[in-house]
Amino acid sequence: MDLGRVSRHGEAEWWVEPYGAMRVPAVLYASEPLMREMDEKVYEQACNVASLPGIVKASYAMPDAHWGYGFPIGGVAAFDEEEGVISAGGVGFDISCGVRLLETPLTREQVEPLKEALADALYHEVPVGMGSTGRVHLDDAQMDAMLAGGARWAVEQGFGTWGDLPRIEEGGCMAGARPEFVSRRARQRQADEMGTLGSGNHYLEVQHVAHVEDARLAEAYGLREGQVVVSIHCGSRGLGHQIGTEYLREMLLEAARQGLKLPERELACAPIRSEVGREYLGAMRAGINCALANRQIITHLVRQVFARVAGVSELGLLFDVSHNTCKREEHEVDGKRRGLFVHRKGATRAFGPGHPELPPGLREVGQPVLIGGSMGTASYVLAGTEESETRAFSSSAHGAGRSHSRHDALRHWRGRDVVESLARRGILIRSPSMRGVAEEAPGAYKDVVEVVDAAEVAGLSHKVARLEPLACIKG
DNA sequence: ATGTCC
Repeated sequence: MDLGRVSRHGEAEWWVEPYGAMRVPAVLYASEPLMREMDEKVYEQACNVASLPGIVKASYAMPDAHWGYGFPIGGVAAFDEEEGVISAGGVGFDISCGVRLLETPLTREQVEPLKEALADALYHEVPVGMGSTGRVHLDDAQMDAMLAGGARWAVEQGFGTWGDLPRIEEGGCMAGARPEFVSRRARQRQADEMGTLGSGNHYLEVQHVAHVEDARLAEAYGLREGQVVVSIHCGSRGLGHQIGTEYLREMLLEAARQGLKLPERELACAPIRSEVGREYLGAMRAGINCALANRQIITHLVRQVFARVAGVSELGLLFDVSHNTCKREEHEVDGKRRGLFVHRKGATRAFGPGHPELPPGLREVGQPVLIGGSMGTASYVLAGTEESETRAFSSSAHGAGRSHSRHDALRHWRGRDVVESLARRGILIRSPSMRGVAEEAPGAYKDVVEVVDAAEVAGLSHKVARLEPLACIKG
């Protein structure tokens, strides 16, 4: 990106003052090297978002931002609940794609001899890859219950424990879901896909805590150096995608009816108070519950594998964050509390200490912010801080962020080579798709350390621990 | 992200 187009407002904060149709500034959080590398498309898309009706304060991009559909991935935008809009492209197609972190009582030394067996068993038990189906099959009534209940429904069905629920955003159940606005086709696509990982950047990874960055917070989170943890990254599979596709079309029609001027059709949106807006909100919330239930079922499968292979089943849930959402939240804007609909697309909510929505045990210290690295590289646990509330409506980065397109990655890397080079470093990869592995080559992503450092310097969240991979099940 | 174009 040409830094001549932005003005610097801090070590890791860059502004585009409103011009043309922009109603508010665009604010990009990144270090100077990340800014130089960042796609010009992020600049354009963040500015486009800034022109949408009812946007409040600014259109934001996180340090891992890259080119997305309409909104950048790594984009945050909040809209006034009376005059604002909601956008399917602003949430993303994989509704509530997210990450959860499970903590085992095992050390790296204990797991090393079991690594192959764990990788094989996880790969066998957790369905992965495009179009994969699982052992859970839902009829229409069960689908309604799942879409309304989320992870709470999954626990009722015997997946995981009641103690998991407070460690999930929304207590594991997104309120206001309206299953009746989820189409027959979306339901059909999901009927056999519960408890499956999917493909693309989704993964299930066995990791160890390589370094504690903040001893007090690590202790509060139950993390210690050498400990083995498990990360689960997946979303709402076919259902979320179908909801996104259908409502995008509806929003194009609605925007035309309302006479909204869109910078491009990918920014299709509808007034939050319109019928289409309310229906999407209900369907999207049902999509959130689908993703929460999905991660809850996979958690159960992971615990079963660990019980069988390693003799331990007490894998506590640190936290579950969603990356692709639009949520009604109250934030202070110019000294006033306002109800806002906050779109986070490839961005993590990062509530600081004292936030009433955090459960006991986390409320005192701030919310865990889980940042998944690329395959074979580090992941990070960070924490929301008091400062986070003053940055992008309490948001942070969500991952390393792509630096090369999938197409580009296929020309640069071969899946088999990637698997072999990681194996030489002791990192096991299990995947049905060598093409997928090539697309996900570590080199196709930004350096997660740079992203996390930028998040810290920008005041988005605070580093707690670095995780390094041992084995990765890749979709 | 996605039954990788109903």
